[in-house]
Amino acid sequence: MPPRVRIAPSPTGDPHVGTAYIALFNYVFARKYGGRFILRIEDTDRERSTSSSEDAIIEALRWLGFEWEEGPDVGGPHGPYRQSERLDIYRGHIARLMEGGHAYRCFCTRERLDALRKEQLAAKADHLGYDGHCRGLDPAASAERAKAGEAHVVRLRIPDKEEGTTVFFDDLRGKEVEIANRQIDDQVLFKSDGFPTYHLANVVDDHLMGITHVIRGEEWITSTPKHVLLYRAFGWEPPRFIHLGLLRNADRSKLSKRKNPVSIFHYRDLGYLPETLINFLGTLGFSLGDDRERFTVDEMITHFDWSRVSAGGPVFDAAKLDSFNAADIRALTVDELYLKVMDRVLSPERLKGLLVHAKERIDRLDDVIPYISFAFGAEVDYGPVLAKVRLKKRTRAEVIAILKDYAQEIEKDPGARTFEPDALEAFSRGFCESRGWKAREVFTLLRIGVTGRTATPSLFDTMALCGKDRCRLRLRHLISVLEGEADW
RNA sequence: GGCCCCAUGGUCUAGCGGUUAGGACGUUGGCCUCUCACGCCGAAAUCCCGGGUUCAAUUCCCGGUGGGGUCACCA
Repeated sequence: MPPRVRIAPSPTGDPHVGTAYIALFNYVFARKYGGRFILRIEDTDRERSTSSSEDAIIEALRWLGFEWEEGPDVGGPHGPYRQSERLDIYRGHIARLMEGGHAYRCFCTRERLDALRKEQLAAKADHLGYDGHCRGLDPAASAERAKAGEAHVVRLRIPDKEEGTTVFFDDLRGKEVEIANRQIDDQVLFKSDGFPTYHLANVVDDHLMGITHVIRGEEWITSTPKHVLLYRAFGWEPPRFIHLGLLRNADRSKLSKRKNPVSIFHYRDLGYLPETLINFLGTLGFSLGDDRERFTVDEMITHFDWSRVSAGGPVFDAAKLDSFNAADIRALTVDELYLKVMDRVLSPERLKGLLVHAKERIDRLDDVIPYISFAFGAEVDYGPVLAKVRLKKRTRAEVIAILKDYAQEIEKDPGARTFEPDALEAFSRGFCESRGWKAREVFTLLRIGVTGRTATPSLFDTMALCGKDRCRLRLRHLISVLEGEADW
């Protein structure tokens, strides 16, 4: 039976390189054995999921060259492929679980849960988790309360808590992973907002979509027993499980936005070649078995085997990616390079967007290039303008703090996230006000940080022109430069 | 902290009982050269520790240590 695998990203932000990494191994595995590669959008978090993020994921994955046989955009026989459109399915399944006694309603309030957690923390409890308060509720009575409109969630009833143990086989590690049932929480399967949690939706969908191999990040390994128990409760055969090592920061923690550019768009917009990025990702954890490390996806497919994949989490070494990319650019003919540059860097849309601002400020046509140059390239040189960030009434520490604060907040504000000039301005003015800084002060810092210049088009046009990822990169660079400076 | 996973130079990896432990990035010395880059030649740097098993362990087993993940009405 040919495998069916899926990549199931959550549309809650910029498309992540970790998603690309997991997608790559799923994709290669599917192709190797003539299987199907499926895209499923896991948008059960109503708070954070956005359709723009879903669009971005699809755009990013396509840019990298992935093609899926089934997905929200291409359809397929097991749709819908967007979990928010499968609510009825989950409702039916949760009812089935409750009927079988495998799940129960829980009416505990947030307050009680918070208090419980605090208590467990204070008592230095070995295992934090739900205490089973509602476990013994009479099903009929609980149904009544639910009917009366009382807020509740539905939890999985982990069987045999005292003695039981749940085991699954991990194909990458080539061994069984065993976890005591007492370590497993009575997970919430259905939230009080009427949406399923990951655990329920994921298991139900994987089964209904005929997924044969679940290839995902290692962060899921400890919750796999929950999933196994769910399959069992439904009377289903679980798929095979493969947990890939997590991509790491240089300090070996899980790859994070704070410490690394993680958006796929960052790599696209700064001009990494998609096949190069893929090749680089492929070398993290996989090898052809010889000295070659420059290979295509097709070569990866022909040599692929789980025994060729390592289970440790690799550090994402941007310097090595750079060397790969530089070598691949060198290998291009001038004509090929020209086409890529015109397509990506100097596309008519992008160029015109810049010319709108340049035309008011240049004396000669030839000046256009130096004028718009702020919108290109990675980091900028702050040498000539560094003195300008020495704000009269602020210490260096304050300047660093406000820049970090801004860089962080821009990720959270729904308006700012879009990186549209108007939304950015609204956000930025609000930011200044709430922090008690003059807009003038902050805007100066941002202008310098983003462009290395003191004179640019309107700050928010400038930022939009540079793009979110470039702004983020340069702001972070400025911060690190300042951190290395003496105080003023 | 409990549980789980992982462990070859700084980083990514090859190795699958006997090798001068191979390659790549990075670092570094030199050559090439008007500069830089490329290219070429060279160097430093690794089997986490301790027990076993074995004639022989980087390799197999156990323990320790270290790193990571996870303990949400987020995925």
